[in-house]
Amino acid sequence: TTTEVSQLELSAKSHETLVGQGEPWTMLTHKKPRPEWIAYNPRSMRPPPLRRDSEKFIKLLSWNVNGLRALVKSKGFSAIQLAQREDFDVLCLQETKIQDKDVEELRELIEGYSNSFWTCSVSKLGYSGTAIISRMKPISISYGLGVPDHDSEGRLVTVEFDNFYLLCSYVPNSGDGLRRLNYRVTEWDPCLSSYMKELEKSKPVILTGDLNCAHEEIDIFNPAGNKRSAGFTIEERESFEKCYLSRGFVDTFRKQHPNAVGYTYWGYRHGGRKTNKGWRLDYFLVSESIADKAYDSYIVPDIGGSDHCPIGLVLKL
Amino acid sequence: TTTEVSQLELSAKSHETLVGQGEPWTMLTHKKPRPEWIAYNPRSMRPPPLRRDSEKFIKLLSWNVNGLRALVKSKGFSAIQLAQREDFDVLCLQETKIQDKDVEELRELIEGYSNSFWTCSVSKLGYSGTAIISRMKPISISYGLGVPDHDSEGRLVTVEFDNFYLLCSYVPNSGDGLRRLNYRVTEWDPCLSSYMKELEKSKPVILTGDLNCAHEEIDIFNPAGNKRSAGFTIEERESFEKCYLSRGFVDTFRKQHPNAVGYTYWGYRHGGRKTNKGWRLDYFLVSESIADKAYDSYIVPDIGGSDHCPIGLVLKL
DNA sequence: CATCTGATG
DNA sequence: CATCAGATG
Repeated sequence: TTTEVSQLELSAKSHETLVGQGEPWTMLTHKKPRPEWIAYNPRSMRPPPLRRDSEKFIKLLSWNVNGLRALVKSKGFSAIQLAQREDFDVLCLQETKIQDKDVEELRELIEGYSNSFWTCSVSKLGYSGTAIISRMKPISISYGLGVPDHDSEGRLVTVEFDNFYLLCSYVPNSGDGLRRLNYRVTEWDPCLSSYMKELEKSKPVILTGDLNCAHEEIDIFNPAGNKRSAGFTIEERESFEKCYLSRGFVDTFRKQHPNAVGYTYWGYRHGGRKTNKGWRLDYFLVSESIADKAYDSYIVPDIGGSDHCPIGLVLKL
Repeated sequence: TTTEVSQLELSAKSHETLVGQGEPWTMLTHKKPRPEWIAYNPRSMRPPPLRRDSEKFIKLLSWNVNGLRALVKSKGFSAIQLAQREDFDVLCLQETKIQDKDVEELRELIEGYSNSFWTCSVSKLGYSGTAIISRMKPISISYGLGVPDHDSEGRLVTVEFDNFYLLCSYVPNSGDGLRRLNYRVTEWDPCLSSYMKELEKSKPVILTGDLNCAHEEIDIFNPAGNKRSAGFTIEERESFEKCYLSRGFVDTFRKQHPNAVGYTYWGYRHGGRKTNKGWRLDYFLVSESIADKAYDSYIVPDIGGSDHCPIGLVLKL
């Protein structure tokens, strides 16, 4: 697979700087590290791969692509390469930033994944947008929260599979000046949480995506300096706990790696990827009832082309 | 000078396609060529260079740069290389698209040209904008036409030298749907023309810049197809004649080369530069009284980085 | 320091 | 098919 990795790296122009410069995400750069904290290194910290021919499992991938057009056009992104390398069953995308009119030309993004479900912002064009791209045909699909007030920005797609609901969400960013903090913690988080609890009555739920919150100090490079930054305010962190964790949804990465510093986002602004000054903003949150089926919750930090990297979850069924 | 040409070409990324592919501007691609028309080829159709040590002359250059920031930043434009190659005394720029606040950092664009005069659009930021950059200190400088209605878009700089006034102008484009055609032919052209005639009372006048009009059929690749395109409407062509030519200003390039097809603009939209599907939109118009001093009016088609190329005028004094 | 739109050419 | 701005992250 080394060859495939290289191809993927080379095809993502903005990732060029990483090639041949080591693996910055293995550096523990945290500003106030506790002694037990270690850097998350997917090369050494992932369990052995499962085998399609002998084990029943499902592989989910989630990625905030920060603009799917740019990824495909200028960065020569090949979803086929990503599929070959990661061999996922389902790919969840956030911040596609496409419009409804662009969906058709992107629907067949990856050969072999003929089931794709897209939702775009209609209120602000070229903003937000989520998608689920799947090998398997789902039992049902739904878009948004069912609350018109929260459904004009294309922030949620839900598909129902045999054993669980899968939600792909791009949680509203609180924005510069935290102007949308209130909306996010008083409206979006509670509403999504209720929706999940409602679905959970019939089946386990998996929420994935860019939840736009670094939960704890371990989840952000510079906690002290970001106490009033969107994504690390106390309001967002408490909302994250109250709405999701305390209502029985398990952060699979943190459960598997209680002491691992693993980021999924590095701001473009200060070249944070090279120095591993990042945030963990992307998650898989799963119903307690299937938390023990999470065989491997992982981060794929060596894929460029976005300010976020993909995350994965292998469910052993 | 061959080496310098290559350096310049290589430093302008968008020009890469031309390197090593011959010289498309020497192709006579005109859709309805007359038998006497020939392609303008600066390699064979320019008189021998004058020598600074034995002859008194002045060299003017004019270039619509289509965004000076982009030229300098992304395309690695080096004005020093341009100066070394062309050895001009004065450089006139149009469509700088900079703002007043950016002028200071660009003022010293070229070493040795310490006199620079900039005017920017204040009504629409990042739009239009002209500049004159000079070795010699002018006697006086003025900005605009002196008519507030026409002076908010940074379309004119005038400098006074010993023997002439030099005007650098970016004439308003008539726009899609010709929505600004009326303004351009009933307001701008007559007003600029009157201004020139007024100046001419005291000294000969030279107008250069992007005059946004292909005067005759010879000045555009596809005359038939552009009868209602901004820059080749009959209204603009008649206005060009009436306001400038019939009032005694001489198109120096056309005087020197009555039958040469030489373009100064090739739209990005259909890759017109590679196929020499262009327009002649950039001019030196000079008062009749100094028309015989125009030693060489030329086009510099092998300089990239903009949809226009520079033009030059050597005045033998 | 990126993405996007929309205006402009 | 380019430039730019401004919004957004």
